[in-house]
Amino acid sequence: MPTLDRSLIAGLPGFAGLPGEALDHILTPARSARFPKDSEVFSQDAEATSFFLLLSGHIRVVRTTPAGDQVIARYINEGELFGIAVAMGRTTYPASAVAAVDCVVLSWPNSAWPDLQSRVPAFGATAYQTIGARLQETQSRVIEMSTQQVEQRIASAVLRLVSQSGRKTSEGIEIDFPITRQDIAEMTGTTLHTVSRLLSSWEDEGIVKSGRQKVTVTDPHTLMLVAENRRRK
Amino acid sequence: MPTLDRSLIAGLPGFAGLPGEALDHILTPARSARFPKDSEVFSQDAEATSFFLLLSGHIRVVRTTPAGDQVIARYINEGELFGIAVAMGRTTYPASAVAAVDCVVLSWPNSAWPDLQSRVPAFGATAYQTIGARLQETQSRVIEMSTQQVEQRIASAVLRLVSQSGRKTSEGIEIDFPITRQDIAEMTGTTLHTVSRLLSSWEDEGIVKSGRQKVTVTDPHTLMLVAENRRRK
DNA sequence: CGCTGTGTTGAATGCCGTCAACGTCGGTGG
DNA sequence: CCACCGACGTTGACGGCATTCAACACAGCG
Repeated sequence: MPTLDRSLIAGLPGFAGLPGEALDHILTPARSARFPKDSEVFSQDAEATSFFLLLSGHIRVVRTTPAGDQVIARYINEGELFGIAVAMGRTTYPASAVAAVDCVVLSWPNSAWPDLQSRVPAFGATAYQTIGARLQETQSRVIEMSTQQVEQRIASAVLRLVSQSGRKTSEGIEIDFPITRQDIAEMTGTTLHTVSRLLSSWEDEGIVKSGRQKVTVTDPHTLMLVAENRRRK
Repeated sequence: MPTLDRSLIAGLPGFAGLPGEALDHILTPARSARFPKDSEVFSQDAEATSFFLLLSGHIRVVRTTPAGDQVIARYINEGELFGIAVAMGRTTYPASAVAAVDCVVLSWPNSAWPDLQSRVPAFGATAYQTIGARLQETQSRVIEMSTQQVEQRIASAVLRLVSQSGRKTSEGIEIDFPITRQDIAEMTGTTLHTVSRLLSSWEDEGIVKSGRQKVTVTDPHTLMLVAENRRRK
């Protein structure tokens, strides 16, 4: 018997519809752990020993260059796999994972991967689809950076964040974890100064409301026009 | 018996060491085809019906935006899998693949994938590793575009091309397929004008020699310094 | 021999990064 | 409670890099 309950994962997109035994197979080698805000789940270039599933919270995946520049590769949302180096045939983690808020995480030792993959093919399929989807997203980001101006890229990034991690409030849709201007800059390949200027001007136009580590989109439609560069100035 | 000979793939990195029967399993559902220069192997957004292995030639993978901008996602080299949408759980091709020179390609119908994957796990593993490696490369490209200037990005791109597809000549190492300034611009997110200017100035400094659809690196070491922004001006 | 694709180069514009200074919030410790 | 301090945010001024616009050169091909 696994020490964890099926209900932890039974409702997740990748696991819905699996028989109870399969869920138990999956959970038996798993452990759960809590990561307080700003703690590292794993570290760039460290030997990959485990892979993970985010049960609750938000995680920031960050790559640091030899020169010390940081780039945010993505945010992980609840229910997503991450740190699946083993599924890519890698032995080290290509980035660091930092808890953006207090998080609860399931982890499996890499040694459990081959057995899991053969006994529960749906699990492997989920992992590979995750990687495939991330390749797509990353390609899209390259295209954005190649073809769009900073304002459009920032608008797209903010829209992506609210659509993936938005929480409805009385004023609009708010990104439901703390995020700084610097964070947004590291997602879009620009500087915190430019992000600050643009958020300020959007606020003047009534498109967003933003405060300390907080962004709320009040007019998603217009922001979408900004992202597509279709807004009359 | 497959209609194709084992020797076609026996020497490739992903297949070396596989027993002959496995190679036959792999080759039985495969077909080979020739694609003349500038022809499309598959088309962006088309329904994915097959996946491919490049036996000889060079293939350019291109994504086009709704606005009509083109970005070169990557070049495929001999021996690499491509168009493996099926392994990512996709039903359409996310980009187009165009023969940069006359090419010979193996193709499998997607319907052969599940059987192949279970009967020859090493084949599946190769595909997944390919996807993983491309995710890494694409991430690196995002980081380059976020943190480096155009000159460094172009230098990196040229170095990558010569290292992956270089042919030694009396003058240096030449990219062994036709490539235009426009192509390099679409790889690096810049304009053909900027690429032309930089190649000209590098030629003045004796780092490269370039002509019509041709680039030869004569001083890889200095070009590497340029890529790292370590060159004294 | 003209046409199309490719490449080169000059000049001007402008986006956005850089530098700088200041403001504000929230936590911490005396 | 209040003073302090570090993290976060804002805004102005300036300048440089790369795009944009333009014109021309050259090669290959029908």
